Amino acid sequence: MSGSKSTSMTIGSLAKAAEINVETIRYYQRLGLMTEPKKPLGGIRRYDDVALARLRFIRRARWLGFSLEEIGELLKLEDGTHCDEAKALGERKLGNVRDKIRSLQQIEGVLDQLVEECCTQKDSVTCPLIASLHEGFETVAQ
Amino acid sequence: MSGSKSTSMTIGSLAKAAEINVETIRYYQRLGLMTEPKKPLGGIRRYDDVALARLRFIRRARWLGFSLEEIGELLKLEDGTHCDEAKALGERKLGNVRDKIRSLQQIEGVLDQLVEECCTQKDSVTCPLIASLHEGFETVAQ
DNA sequence: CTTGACTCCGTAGTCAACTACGGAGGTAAG
DNA sequence: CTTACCTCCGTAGTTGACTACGGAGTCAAG
Ligand SMILES: [Zn+2]
Ligand SMILES: [Zn+2]
Ligand SMILES: [Zn+2]
Ligand SMILES: [Zn+2]
Repeated sequence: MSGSKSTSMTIGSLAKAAEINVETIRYYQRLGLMTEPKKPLGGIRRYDDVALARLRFIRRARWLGFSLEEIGELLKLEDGTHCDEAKALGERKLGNVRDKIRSLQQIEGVLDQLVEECCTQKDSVTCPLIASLHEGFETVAQ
Repeated sequence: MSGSKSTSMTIGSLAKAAEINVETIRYYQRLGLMTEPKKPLGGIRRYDDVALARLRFIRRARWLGFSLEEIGELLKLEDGTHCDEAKALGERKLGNVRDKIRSLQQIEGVLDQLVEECCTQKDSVTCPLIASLHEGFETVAQ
């Protein structure tokens, strides 16, 4: 994982190195997230590990839940002179993520209880899980 | 939160009550997530608060990241005819939810650290948040 | 050289989840 | 009754993030 990739890759090997589809790279180029290296007349474009780093950056940011548009903003902040703006973006995302976690934990509690209660009364006509689904979610979903 | 909504709404007032677009309700009906009440000959359909509860559930579950298909499965638990299947489904969903929570908590940790580190070195040329987006992906996302 | 894999490029398709449109008919306030 | 707004219904458009296709050109092994 430490060997440096050749500093001159075709789009294909770049894609493989970044574990991203070739078409996706071209798509990012169209969006302006990646720059297209100049093409030698009647030749093939070559990519270096700066391009690879950028792709990995995008991949990681996507994983963190940033949209491609937001990633574009982040990449514009790369010069490091807009620390406050970068921080604001990060904080906004962090807020989103925490909201989602809280909600999921609520649901987890309800589902857990439902599964626990299910099939405890073998003879009853109605499944307790299903029965409590009706009120159970009511109490959770505001 | 205890006053009962009128038990007879038009699709428009239902939409307003659920804070969902009318077209979206009709879309859910097409997908089978909502049933269309019978239409009195040459009249207009009426909806009750069961429909409203269902819409609110869908809305919340959507916000939590469940797909409409998954929501369909959750809602099918309501038929109450297959206790074992209900339990299995509940357990599967619970697993999904826990996976999502774990994943989001990982993201939370990374984002939190990034935001924390950001702007700590006022003089440094590069913002640590941006810098760390450049590495470390593999260490967190397997 | 030839062959086969790869690149280039533009356009078009996919997928989920909506969202909009348009025209005919229903409904209720004044 | 009129008028404005609503419902109905089918179809079509949008968004975000890809993914595929097709035909011409390029490169590298044999
Ligand atoms: Zn600035
Ligand atoms: Zn049960
Ligand atoms: Zn069965
Ligand atoms: Zn910073």
